[in-house]
Amino acid sequence: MRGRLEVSAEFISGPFDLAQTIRSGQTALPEWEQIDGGYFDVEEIGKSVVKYMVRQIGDVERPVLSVDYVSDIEAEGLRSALLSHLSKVFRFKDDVGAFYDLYSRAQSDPLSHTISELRGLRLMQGPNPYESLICSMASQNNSVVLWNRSVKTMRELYGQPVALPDGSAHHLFPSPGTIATLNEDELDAKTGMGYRAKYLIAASKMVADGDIDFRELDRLPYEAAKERLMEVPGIGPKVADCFLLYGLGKTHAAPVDVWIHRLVTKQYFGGGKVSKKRVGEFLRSRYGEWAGYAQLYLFHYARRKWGKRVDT
DNA sequence: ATCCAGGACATAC
DNA sequence: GTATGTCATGGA
Repeated sequence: MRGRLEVSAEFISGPFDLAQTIRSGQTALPEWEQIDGGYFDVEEIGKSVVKYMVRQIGDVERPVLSVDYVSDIEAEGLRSALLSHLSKVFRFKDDVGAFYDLYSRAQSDPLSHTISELRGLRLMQGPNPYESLICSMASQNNSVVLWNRSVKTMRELYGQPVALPDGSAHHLFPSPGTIATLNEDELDAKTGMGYRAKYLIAASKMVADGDIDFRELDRLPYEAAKERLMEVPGIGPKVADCFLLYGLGKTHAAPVDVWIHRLVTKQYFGGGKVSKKRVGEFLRSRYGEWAGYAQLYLFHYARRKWGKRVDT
């Protein structure tokens, strides 16, 4: 089954920059593959496996997305299911314009400088919470390039293979039960996960056994969900926040990594000593429901200004 | 070769 | 509560 659908500007709240968004290294899922001007992903949507290729044909201010898709089976209602899938993954309903209105005008707010440079950058939400958890854990003390590669290798080695009608072959993300049975040394040797391999296996066991329940975490308030996540070996405050933000879409979460810590210390606290914990609390209280967006913008601004580019 | 990468953990104080 | 060393791997 093949088709094309167009997501009109009316359906997307505020500016949208597809390329910048997909290539921004958010820890919900590895970066999508790029083919001639578009990006594609393969996911289980309902009962079918769907490969969908997304292109931006409108500009950043009036975004229009063109989506070509192929699915393995003829499924009723696939178009609407795909549309709601895209709406979740790209967070079409986030009123980014309102975020800009709130923080782009006051020059005194460091956020204003980031918005003019990163306009159209948006949060994504991973379609598969387990995958998002693995990605967040794999990113600790690792580079974007390396954790992306390791997770993709993990998918290709251990994920269920699927063949699409367009002749292409792909792998779904592996199940928790599959990863739970792996040997640490093997997982490390084959994916380069390093010491994180044992954490990934232990967490996968917890997911498979129901000791980590994504639906329950989603229901819990932010603080309680974060505390529970941090009981899992290998999950500290930063990874927990990454998962809550990019995996569950809790936009109050503001992951504090080395870049955010540096930038906030410098721009908001005049260079004085501030703990990472306080930086997180500061961002949440200052930006509230926009804390996740503030973090995303500050992070990319900091890396462009002081560090390596992630968009080259 | 040494340092770093979207940190977590144990241990020390 | 904060400070320090350690943890695998690959890239610069």
